[in-house]
Amino acid sequence: MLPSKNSYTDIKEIVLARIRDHTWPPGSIIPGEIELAEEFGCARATVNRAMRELAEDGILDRKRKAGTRVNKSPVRHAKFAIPLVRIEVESTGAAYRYTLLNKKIFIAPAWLRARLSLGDSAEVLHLQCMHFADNTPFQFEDRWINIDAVHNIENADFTTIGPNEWLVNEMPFTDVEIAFSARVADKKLAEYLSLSIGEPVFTTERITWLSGTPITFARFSFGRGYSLKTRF
Amino acid sequence: MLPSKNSYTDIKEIVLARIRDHTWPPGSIIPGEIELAEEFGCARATVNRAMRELAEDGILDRKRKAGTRVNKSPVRHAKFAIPLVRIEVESTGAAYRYTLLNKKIFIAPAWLRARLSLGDSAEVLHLQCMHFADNTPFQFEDRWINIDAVHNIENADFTTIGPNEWLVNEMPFTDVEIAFSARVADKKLAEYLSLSIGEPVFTTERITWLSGTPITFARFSFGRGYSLKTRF
DNA sequence: CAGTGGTCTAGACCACACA
DNA sequence: GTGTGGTCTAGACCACTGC
Repeated sequence: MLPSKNSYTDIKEIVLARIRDHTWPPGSIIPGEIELAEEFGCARATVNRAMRELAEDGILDRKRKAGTRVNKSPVRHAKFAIPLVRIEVESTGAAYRYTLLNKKIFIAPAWLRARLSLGDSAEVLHLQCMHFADNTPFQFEDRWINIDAVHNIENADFTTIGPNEWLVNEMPFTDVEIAFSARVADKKLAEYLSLSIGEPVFTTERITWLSGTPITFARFSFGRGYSLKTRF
Repeated sequence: MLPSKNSYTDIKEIVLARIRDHTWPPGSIIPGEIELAEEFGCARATVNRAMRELAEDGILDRKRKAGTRVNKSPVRHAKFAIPLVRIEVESTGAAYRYTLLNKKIFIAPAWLRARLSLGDSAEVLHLQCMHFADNTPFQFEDRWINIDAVHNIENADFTTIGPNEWLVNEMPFTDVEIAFSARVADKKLAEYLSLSIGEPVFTTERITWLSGTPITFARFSFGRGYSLKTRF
């Protein structure tokens, strides 16, 4: 039994070290919680927390009855903070400014109905707006909101507060899908973001649901040179 | 005391509901763990786990002595899986193929020294390689490895196994910085990825350290139409 | 069915940060 | 100092799942 290695962080370190030095090679099964608790001289709950967190990080794969294995494909998980645009801009020290460009109710186009699994006659509120940092274009927001799912939407005017910020405060959600990609600036986008046509644009798309009901689809196009960073 | 709401997931749901209906508005302090444990009729450890996970998700902000507050800026954290390219390609059902294009040792150029905090005469191994999915270009990898930090690097030949995969298996690391952006395809990149010059390219850059020592800088440029997705 | 991880409890001590 | 969250323990029961 190892002495005085009883914190869950210590156990994580030991386990990681054993994986790195191939004591427990990728794909291999590692001892059960009771056995490890005895070896480390701690309670099973402590081992459990260490192993659970390593599993969350994608290092281990745990299954009841089958035991705990070292993950073969070392999938790392990167965590990105997705803040409000306003917060993001203000955190750089720049002044934030918001402008509503368009606001209109439509019957959802086919591509959107497909994306959100909407019915044929579903109505959506389409919004386009700009977010500026010190008066330089920071982000263009293209948003569709499923009107049936957000019933007091008619009372929101979106002239002073962006749809993202409004929705975050008014509308709960349970599921989010995010996609990152690189797209080309078309004529409109180039105009809005002060780019040349054909320039690359970092784009994120987001769909949110409330327990199965689609709420909104949004595409965010960022100005020149934007990059999304994280560290862990 | 609420009856039969004693699992940590139940508690998370209740807390989220109270935040959504503004029982506990953003920025407000919420009751301590002992009080909540009494209210929910469960142990403090159970409340603790619920609150800890909500704090990890960025919903709550916890401080010893100061208590637990509802986070003002609703920063959501998106978790992205960063798998090996090979796994990523194979998971789509395509056949994976790898090619080494260049391999040469240099004195680190100034921009790289700045990025990795290297000394003036630091040597780096520069590698360029391609990853294919069913013989269509999937990813171009441009990598610099700090030779001093990876001492058995001379024995690796990288003709059959990519540097990413080799490093993951041989070299532990403690810190990673990842950045996503959209870049323009220059002549070489267009050639490698079968693109036109000027096309947008989804790019990720990664720097890894082992307890303060820089290991490697890598830039990954993805083929047309690639997008990184996550759901939570 | 049986073994493994998943969770909960009641109690305890500790560490940090605010007064 | 003192109150809050952070962690650990010893024990218990449950739930999933592979055999």
